[in-house]
Amino acid sequence: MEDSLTSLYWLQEFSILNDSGRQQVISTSQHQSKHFEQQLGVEAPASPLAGDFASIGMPLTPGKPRATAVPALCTLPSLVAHGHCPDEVDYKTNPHIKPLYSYATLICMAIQASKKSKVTLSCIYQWITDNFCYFCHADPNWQNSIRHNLSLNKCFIKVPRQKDEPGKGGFWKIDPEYAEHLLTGAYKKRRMPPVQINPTFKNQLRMISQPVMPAPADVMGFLHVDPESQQLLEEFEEVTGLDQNWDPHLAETNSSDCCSAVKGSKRKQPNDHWAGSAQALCRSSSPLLTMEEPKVLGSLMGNFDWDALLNSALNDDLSLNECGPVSPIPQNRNLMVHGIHVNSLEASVHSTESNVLIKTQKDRDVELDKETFLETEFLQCPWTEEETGNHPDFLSMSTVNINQLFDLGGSLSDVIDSKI
DNA sequence: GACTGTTTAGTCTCAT
DNA sequence: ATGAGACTAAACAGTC
Repeated sequence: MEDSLTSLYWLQEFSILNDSGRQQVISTSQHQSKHFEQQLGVEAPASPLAGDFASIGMPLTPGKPRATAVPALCTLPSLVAHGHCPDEVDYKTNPHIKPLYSYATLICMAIQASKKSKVTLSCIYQWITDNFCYFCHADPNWQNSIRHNLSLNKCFIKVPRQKDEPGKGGFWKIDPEYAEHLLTGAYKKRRMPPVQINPTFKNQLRMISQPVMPAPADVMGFLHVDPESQQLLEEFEEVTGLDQNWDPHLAETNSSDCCSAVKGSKRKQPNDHWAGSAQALCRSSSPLLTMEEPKVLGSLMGNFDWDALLNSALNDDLSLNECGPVSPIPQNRNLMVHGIHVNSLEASVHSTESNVLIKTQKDRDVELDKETFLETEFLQCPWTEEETGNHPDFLSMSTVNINQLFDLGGSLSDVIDSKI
């Protein structure tokens, strides 16, 4: 359990994405999120809903799961990779679907959402049951797993209750010191498997990229692909061998499992990797991605040095420049910053106002899947929020403000706008 | 007694 | 094949 933080892959989604395969989707959605809300009369999704933006790698603000299910991509037939997707699957109201988030992820979500730097075990329970209906009806043994995770996972530290504080048990928080271990390089993480994208989805992107949709098409703005993005998609396919990776047989044989209830099955079925991935795509919408989601999206987002990101997030005084060779970026690669496509050269912008620091390194020989990192306001909050009270709490927000989520400061925003 | 926290053991999946 | 990570289950002790 030395490096059990690997369960926190979901945080990766908040930060940098390097692959052009996603940039058009994300950048457009960011740009048009408000339009989307206006047209559909819904709020942007902030909860771990299934089959929404995250299904195609849409990074969302960390937020409390909400009951308002947004059809999002599932409104388009066969759009989501790996088969079909339910019209609406909502973790908050659907008691049959077990969240694919690891317990560690759930705990982190609960702590982050608490607006406090430390929370009690019961608060964690409460948040999980409040936001994941599955656990309301599930065997209470999941609480044992939560406790087990808290005790065993090094990224969680217990804060003993003061003597004069009434109540039972201590408090729990995420360990900022854990970042120190990440810097050592001993931290291991699982490699993301090759991405598999439904060719139907790819074709949809192609179709959407054509100017066949009138202005209201921007309601689904994240599906609008401009010519430049289309080219990037082509390049992406060349790199990933997208078509080769797609196995229609697997998709067909597992699509029926996409949204099947998992309640009652104590063990994952063997060879359910694909089904799990499909479930992740279909169900999960949170920015807090599951372990399965990166498997599907891995090639899209790349594997960057998550260690350094977390470390930088947990240590305000830690300069990313000091992180060593953790996030090399080929200079000719494009970056994703908060889901926004940024040229790598432009990405060298350092916005102190927004606490976003993007650093590129000149080492071109490193693996492409070790990309970059940055500090996010969200990641900086957990430890200081209680003291300062000035930082926005993304997790507690009931409504996603994608513009806020993607706020990179004026200078970078200008760059992004020009890109969009 | 219920809750909290720790520890151990076993299973499964996935990366190497 | 092997090790790591995640999960589940259980036992146990301490606290309220």
